[in-house]
Amino acid sequence: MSETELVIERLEMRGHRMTDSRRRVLDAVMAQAAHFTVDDVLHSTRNVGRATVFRTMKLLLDLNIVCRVMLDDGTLHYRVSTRSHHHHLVCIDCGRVEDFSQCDVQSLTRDLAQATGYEIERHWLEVYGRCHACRLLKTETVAVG
Amino acid sequence: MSETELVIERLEMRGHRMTDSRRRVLDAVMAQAAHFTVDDVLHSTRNVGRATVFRTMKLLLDLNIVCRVMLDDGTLHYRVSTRSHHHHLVCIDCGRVEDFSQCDVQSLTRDLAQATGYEIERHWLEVYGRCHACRLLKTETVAVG
DNA sequence: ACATAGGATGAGACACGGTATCAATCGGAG
DNA sequence: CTCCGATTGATACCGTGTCTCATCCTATGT
Repeated sequence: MSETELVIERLEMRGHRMTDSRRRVLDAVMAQAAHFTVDDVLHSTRNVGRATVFRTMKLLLDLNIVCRVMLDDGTLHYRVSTRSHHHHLVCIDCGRVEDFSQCDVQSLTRDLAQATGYEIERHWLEVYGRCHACRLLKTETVAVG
Repeated sequence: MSETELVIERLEMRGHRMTDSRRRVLDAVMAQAAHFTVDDVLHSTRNVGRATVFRTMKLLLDLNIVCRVMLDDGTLHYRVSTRSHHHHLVCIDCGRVEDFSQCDVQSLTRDLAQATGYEIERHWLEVYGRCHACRLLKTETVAVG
């Protein structure tokens, strides 16, 4: 059973209907290499309306089949992801994204709750840096130039 | 010397000119109570173009005189802030925002760097919860209803 | 197999936050 | 006071996303 079919099952369990357009969007999303925009999906689907692509992306977000990554420049991109709670480590040079879920924010939130009287529900963390490959490239350039 | 004048000094030190429009935007920003949108500033300034307000906000962001808060609904708001590196604790009921800078993300980023080979530059963390007042309100409502 | 209810679609208008353009204007250094 | 370059405001434009609405299609019950 393909990834797409698994997703279709989950959608059906939620009472959503399976249509040609939805299937096409799903296929396009699953075929995306790294992170992508709705526009990328639009360009790789034929005969699917813009609104439908947006609607389907929203569904996929709700089902945690897809998540949003905030890139260095502040733009939001999408990304296929199965894990529910996780964060992103984004390379500010090549745009590559790693997921990670070990977040010691737990202790931080505990302290925060105590200090502020807030009941903490969730958090959103994005980390920016330079991946190994880009670091190598950079030092090379510096050495040569 | 007022807050606004201090900001003006910082702008001048950076080589920016002081114009009537800028002063009006600055005054409006400094007069904002909590977090606000560019539209809020627009409505509380007279005879200042939309583009100029956006341009000035960008300047203030660069100077860390203002920061951006992502609210629960995903919209970005602005907020006057003097501290440079800090995070936000946002109440999902009343929208109130607390700043905090104790972030033990340091140890997390160290671990991450080691595990992934990334050179980590910065991070962005927003925490969501319910403030003390809103928690009280909620339990009251539950008790009564 | 067929009818049917209501979910889903697509085209296009709209909303919203922000940027680009460009002629006109203004600030401030000399 | 002059002059250059920074700044302005009007406006067009862009990207991302939502709303509307007539039409279509899916799944379900018979």
